[in-house]
Amino acid sequence: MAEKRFVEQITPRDADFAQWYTDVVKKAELIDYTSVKGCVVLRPYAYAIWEGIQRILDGMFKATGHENVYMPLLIPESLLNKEKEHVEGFAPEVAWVTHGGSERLEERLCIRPTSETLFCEHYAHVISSWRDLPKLYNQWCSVFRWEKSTRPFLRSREFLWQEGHTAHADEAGAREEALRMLDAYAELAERHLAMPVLKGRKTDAEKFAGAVETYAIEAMMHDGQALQAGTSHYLGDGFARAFSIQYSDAGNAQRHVHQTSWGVSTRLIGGIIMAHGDDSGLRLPPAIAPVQVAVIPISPQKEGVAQAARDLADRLSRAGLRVKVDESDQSAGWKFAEHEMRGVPLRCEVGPRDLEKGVCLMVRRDTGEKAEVPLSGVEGSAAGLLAAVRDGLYAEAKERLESRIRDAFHLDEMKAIAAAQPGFLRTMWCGDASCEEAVRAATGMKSRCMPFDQTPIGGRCPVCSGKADRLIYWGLQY
RNA sequence: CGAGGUGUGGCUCAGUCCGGUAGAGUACGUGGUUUGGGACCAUGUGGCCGCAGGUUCGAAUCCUGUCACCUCGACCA
Repeated sequence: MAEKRFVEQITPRDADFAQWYTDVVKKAELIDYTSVKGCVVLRPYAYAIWEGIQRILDGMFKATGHENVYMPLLIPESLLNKEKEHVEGFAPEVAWVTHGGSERLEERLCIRPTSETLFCEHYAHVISSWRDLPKLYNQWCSVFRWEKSTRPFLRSREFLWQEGHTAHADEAGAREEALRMLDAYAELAERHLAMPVLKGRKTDAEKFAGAVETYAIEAMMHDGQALQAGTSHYLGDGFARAFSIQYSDAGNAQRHVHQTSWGVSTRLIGGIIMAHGDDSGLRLPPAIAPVQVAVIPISPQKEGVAQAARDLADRLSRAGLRVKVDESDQSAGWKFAEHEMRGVPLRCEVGPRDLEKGVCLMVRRDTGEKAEVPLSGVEGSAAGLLAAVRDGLYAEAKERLESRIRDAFHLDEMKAIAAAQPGFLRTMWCGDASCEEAVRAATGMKSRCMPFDQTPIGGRCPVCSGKADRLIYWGLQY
């Protein structure tokens, strides 16, 4: 394995994780701050990563029969107020439009914090028969929440996301949909983003405002803190009753629909940074890397080198890879560091020595491993190495996730472990909200999820010592 | 939102205590030599000192407010 170097402008990750994160976000040219708190510029490189995520997810949505739509930005207060739990959950963080020009509005309008109410109003208009169901809609948009403390990608006031909203004839159909989309998110995270996740159900305290069930995927960052990377909700028929979304079934009886909603946001980019990044900067999973292979001509002024690099890049492009030839007049070493900082998964060096031998030098971003590969089969070699980078990133993250899951049986033990090294704590739980709150008060950890794999570890509730029939994960969260 | 810290060319910072011509490194432009892990020589450009008020003959420096970022808490995707 090659010697690891770190970029001096980046704070070492283990010295100060928060500062390291900020350094990477800025040096890799992902964002720029603006004069409005919590509103950042997504620069071309960050937006390209988001486009990569969109491309994958949108394909999954279309493959499962979903259609894209667009809802308005503004929601009248009366509409937001229709579902009681929902409005109570979001009211503290909505921004209001109160004036049109200089005139005060009769009714103030909120900037969408999420669009359940808009979808519901529309569904009430367009659903009348069982033949209209299911309705499987998604929208790509931004939403706005007046957050108090903000961090790029992890918690901003305005952020980009997708929100799926579906209406089904019955509970079974809706519940199945909520779990199907959770699985889609898990596949995105694990396979494409190389980010292993825990899948499970949220407690009542952590549920989405207005949901019957909230499911989530939870990822583990490099500092041991948890990141909720995606959520999917079974909404029951509560919204349908509040908004009168009814249809006639095959026997001509009036029924309310059952609904779901689900979303992932640009927070995923924060997750990618914190799950995979190292002291040299980003390490991007190949599936969403804007540039998968950086081709670097060595001694480009020497006969044939520059042209060979261009030809090589052409061949890789034609093979379907995203390739960039760096023909800038920087030194080779500078280019190496630059592309490492930006997380390019594979570097391809082409110099006079290589050309004599009919090879090029491939260097993996995840391990730094170098391999000479023959130019004749370079397309296959590059594709294979990219797959290896994805697998390498995944294995590393998986190992960390698993090593950071610890079992505990008493509150004191939870406190001690949480203070020593953050991670996921796995315990049994009686199901009582007061015990959940006691854990938070004592350790700072919130419940993350009750995993679908409920193989019990035994014991009683770590707080009240009562009978505990379920397994639950706890963790510090972003 | 509470406590603490930091804002000075694009970036990292010195100068602030004790008011008196805005500095360094790096980056950037130009010419040249270089290029297998952040090259070198020469010569240039670039600063409303975060922003807004105030004190003063005079403010980067003192006072007030405000905004942004960092840390620790409280609240949340």
